[in-house]
Amino acid sequence: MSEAAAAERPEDEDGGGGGKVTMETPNAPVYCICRKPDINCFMIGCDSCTEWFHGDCIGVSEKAAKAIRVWYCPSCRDRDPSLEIKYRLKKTREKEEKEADSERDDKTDGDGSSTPQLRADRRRGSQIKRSARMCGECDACLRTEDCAQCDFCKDMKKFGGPNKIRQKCRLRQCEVRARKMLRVRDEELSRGGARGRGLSRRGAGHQTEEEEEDDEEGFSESELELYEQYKAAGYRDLVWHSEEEESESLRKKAVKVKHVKRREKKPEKKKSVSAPREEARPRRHKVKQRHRERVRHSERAEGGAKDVSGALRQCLGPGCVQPARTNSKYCSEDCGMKLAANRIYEILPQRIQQWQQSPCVAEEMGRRQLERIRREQQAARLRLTMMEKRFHELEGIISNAKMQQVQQHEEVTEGDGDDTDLQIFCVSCSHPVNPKVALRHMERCYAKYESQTSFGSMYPTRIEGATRLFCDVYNPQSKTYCKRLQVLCPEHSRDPKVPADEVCGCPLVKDVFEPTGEFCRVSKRKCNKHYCWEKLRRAEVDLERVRVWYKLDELFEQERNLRTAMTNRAGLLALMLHQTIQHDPITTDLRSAKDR
DNA sequence: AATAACGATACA
DNA sequence: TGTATCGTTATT
Repeated sequence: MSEAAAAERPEDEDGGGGGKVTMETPNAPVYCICRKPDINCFMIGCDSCTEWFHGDCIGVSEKAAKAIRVWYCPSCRDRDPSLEIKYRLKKTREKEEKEADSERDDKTDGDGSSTPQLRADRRRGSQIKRSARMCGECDACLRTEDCAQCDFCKDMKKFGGPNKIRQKCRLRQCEVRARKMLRVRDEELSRGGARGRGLSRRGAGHQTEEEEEDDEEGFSESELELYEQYKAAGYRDLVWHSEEEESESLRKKAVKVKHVKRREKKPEKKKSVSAPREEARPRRHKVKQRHRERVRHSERAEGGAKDVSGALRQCLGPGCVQPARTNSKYCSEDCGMKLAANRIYEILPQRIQQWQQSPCVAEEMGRRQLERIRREQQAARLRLTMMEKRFHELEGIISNAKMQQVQQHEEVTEGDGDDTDLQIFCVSCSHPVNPKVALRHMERCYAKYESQTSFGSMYPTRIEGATRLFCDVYNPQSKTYCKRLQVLCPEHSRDPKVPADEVCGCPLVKDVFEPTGEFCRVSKRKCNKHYCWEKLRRAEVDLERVRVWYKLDELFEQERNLRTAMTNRAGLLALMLHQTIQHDPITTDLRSAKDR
């Protein structure tokens, strides 16, 4: 029997069976004893003449019809009294009859003889029903198979979709009653070889059934083929590929979970219609959903081996049929590793190929940087050796100078020449001092203040092959090592006491820079002109040495970073995580011409 | 207005 | 209990 569902279409209130003169679809076929079109009310079909009847016209309510298995219209029964209306048996019957009774009471349609009836539409296959959205007669309604290609099909679970749209296959959307937007879309027709004629015309505007000349086949050849393939192979093989297998199954699961969740919510919702939860709903719909999705995801990822329905989850290892361990997607470490390995085997070659398709700009830049760093390192090393040489030279000069003899007269003549009325102020203590002793004073004054502060680091200096650079005296209180130049640290090294007979020994120069080969031969204690000259000259050299070491250190770090970057580039992890996309260089290179 | 999403429900 | 697909609502 083909039972016709009731159709209280919201947009047409006229649900009554009789007296419905309808303006819609003027060319629509007419049915029933009333010879009026189908107006979306409940209809029932005769299993003999196959004609359709309005439930109201022949006094069969929709609910009552449920109990009927075979139904014949009054005229057929008149013609052939042997035709007998048959009812369903079993438990449903009782219930349904009760319902039918109550409905009869409601409708004051007391005629119990016109029991509900149904019919099988033999011409068309008995499954085709009429409903609010199905005329039951058009090609689309007659179609029983999904095309597997339209967006609605792709949304379906059986085609691996997320089941979000939940609409009938576009090719099965009734050409008359389904909402237009759900029917086949024009663009899709012109694409992919789907037949364009009837459908694109249909899209053009208002349609009547007349307009739908029967077009032999709703599917294109390719569609049919695909569908056959799908049926033969089992859609799994057709749609899924090994790499997607996992995500695919997860997607399926997601749907499952969703259903369960909904079901959980249902009773609660029914009980408290105006629960406060409901009020916050509108605007945040999407956000909430996203959130839920995330939660779902994490449930899947971290949750136990059972899915929400309580079933054991299958291990995702390749070919493995064991249940997964709790808190894992796999039954064993081995399966996880196998899947991971498979993934690598599958993805990596492709990524490598992608990678090799274009030259690596970063690599090129890195190489250039590295060259630059090498050059600078070389220069720094050269400078360092030079400074070491200077260092030794200086030590040589100093020891040489020590051997000079003190010359009494020079000391006297020099010391007397200065006038005494001139005064300068100490830079540290700002006391006025005699220029003769100013240098000595300022040096000592500075040392006094300087030694009051510490200048340390947590770590001792470790420079191989370098002598006498940093003071490096450990301060147990602050647990630091002094980082002043050793020769300049008044805090930790006192100027040695000068013996009475020591000569100044400062190399004398002409025009500031030109060494004369002569040495100052004044007694060291009394020479005000070259006070602490060794210290200052040593400091000069040492400071430069330190600078070069710093420079080398910096360059070394740069090199290390660069090398790390270069080694990691296009490594396994990087290739698995990222991919190189070849953009059109003309349209996508946003750098200005000069930057290129 | 079209589209996407989804609760809801009939039915298997 | 799951599937198909409807009508409604949110979003674009």
